Amino acid sequence: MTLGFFRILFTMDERLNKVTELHKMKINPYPYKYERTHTFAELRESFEKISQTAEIVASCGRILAVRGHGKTVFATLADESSKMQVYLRQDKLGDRFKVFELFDIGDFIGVKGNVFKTKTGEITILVSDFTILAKNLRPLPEKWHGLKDIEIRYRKRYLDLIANPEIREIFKERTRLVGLIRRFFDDHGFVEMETPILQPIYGGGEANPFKTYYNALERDMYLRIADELYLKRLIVGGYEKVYEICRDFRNEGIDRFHNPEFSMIEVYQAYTDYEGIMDLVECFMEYLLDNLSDSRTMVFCDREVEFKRPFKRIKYTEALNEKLGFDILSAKEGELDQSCRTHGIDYKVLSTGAKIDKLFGELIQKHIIEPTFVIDHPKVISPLAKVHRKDERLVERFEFIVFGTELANAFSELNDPVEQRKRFETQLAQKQEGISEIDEDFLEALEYGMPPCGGLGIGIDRLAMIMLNQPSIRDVILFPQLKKEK
RNA sequence: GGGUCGUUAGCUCAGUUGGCAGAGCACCGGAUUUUUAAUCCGGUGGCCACAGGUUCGAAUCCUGUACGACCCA
Repeated sequence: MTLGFFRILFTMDERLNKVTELHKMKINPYPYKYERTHTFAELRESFEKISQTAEIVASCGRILAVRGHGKTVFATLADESSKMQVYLRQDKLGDRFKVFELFDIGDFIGVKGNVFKTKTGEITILVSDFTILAKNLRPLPEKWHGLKDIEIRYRKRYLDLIANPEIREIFKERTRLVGLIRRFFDDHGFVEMETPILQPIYGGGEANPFKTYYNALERDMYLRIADELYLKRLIVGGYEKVYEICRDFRNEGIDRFHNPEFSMIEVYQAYTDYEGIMDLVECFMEYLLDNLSDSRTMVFCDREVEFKRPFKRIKYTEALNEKLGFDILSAKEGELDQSCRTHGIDYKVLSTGAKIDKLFGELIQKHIIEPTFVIDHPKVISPLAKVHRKDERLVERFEFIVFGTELANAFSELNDPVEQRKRFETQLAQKQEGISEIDEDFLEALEYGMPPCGGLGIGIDRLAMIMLNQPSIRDVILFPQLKKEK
């Protein structure tokens, strides 16, 4: 980092000198606003009309390239919408022409002039007036190869966005996706709610929390790992269809599929069960594909799948039993340990449930490519789900899996407060992740009565990864967490 | 946590068997009135990620550390 320091200082020195020159000429290098008549995209769209009426346009953007020819200059500008060539002539601008020498690649400028086509056919602004809008002091990444260093791209995302405009599109697509998600649930009669991010007791998932301290209340607080327990309180309160698009925080490792802060949508609907939620997820996926894609197929990491209702359903325990050759529900601890050993899973620190889920991930989930509902999980790994109506060792739960990745998780929600207390106690006794103390207020809410309810959680970052065909979660999160530099 | 790979100029990258540190773009100076990766002439810029070691001599070989990527856990 210190290597190029003096080089940068030299460039900055040159440019700071230009700032001084501008000040001497009574030109503010950082003025307050610019009245734009057209974006560059608008100029392209309405070129015929504008060039016929000889209208003077005012546009602005960042200088990306400068091609000087003595008494003329061509420059390429970029705004958010597009690029545009501008053409400056000394015979048109007179003394002001030399002011452009104080401008550099990376500066924001405003230009006024007529729009015309050069002899090579490029739409160009013939500049009659120009002004600095913000002076750049540091050299931009290289114009042709862009910025490739993935570490700089993540650490200094603004440079990535400047140098690689296609990256800007990915994040706009992500925003469009989130908008569609919101619209889908709004259109289906759900109400968007906001529940606490800072929680005195965390819960609703299996994860370690980030802990903080609230001075005024003199107590520890946690950043939420899920908002399940709060949205269920709203169902108790009488809402029947609610959702929240939420940022959750899990104090765990970072990899291709995990960022410690991530986005979820959680959805709760009264008077339905997990079958009803499966229907909802099928509709939801079709809606997204119909609005984001040309077909109901999806390509991710060179594999293509088709989304066709009804999605495939496989039973969690049946699939796992078949692979393992024994019944996990009646298996002895030793059998599970042996299987973990066989498949390279470090089982020593894991609870029974965690062992089962690791085995499932390794033997089943990662091989599921087609859109699939894995249903009816063991009770031991699902403390918030209702017991299966036909088998008390199971719960009514599904995970929606595509390309080996869990996109959604849903239950017939447990609403029996006595049963829920037992599950929490078991969870605590087994020292499972996701609970440090029993949330008495939540249990009290259930004691007032929560109607039958289906609940759903969808990982928005992973959904974005898959829908936008990006190989890493960092490619759909603007500022992913990285270790400290140095 | 383990394994593999990477880190050389602001950016993108070369660097042969261990023998003076290179190119393109950017930057600086000059020329240039339709260029568009403009062109032409000249120039500045590097503690080769960091710390040790081997060697007459290390960007290059060895060990460790940091950061990153991928794979595994």
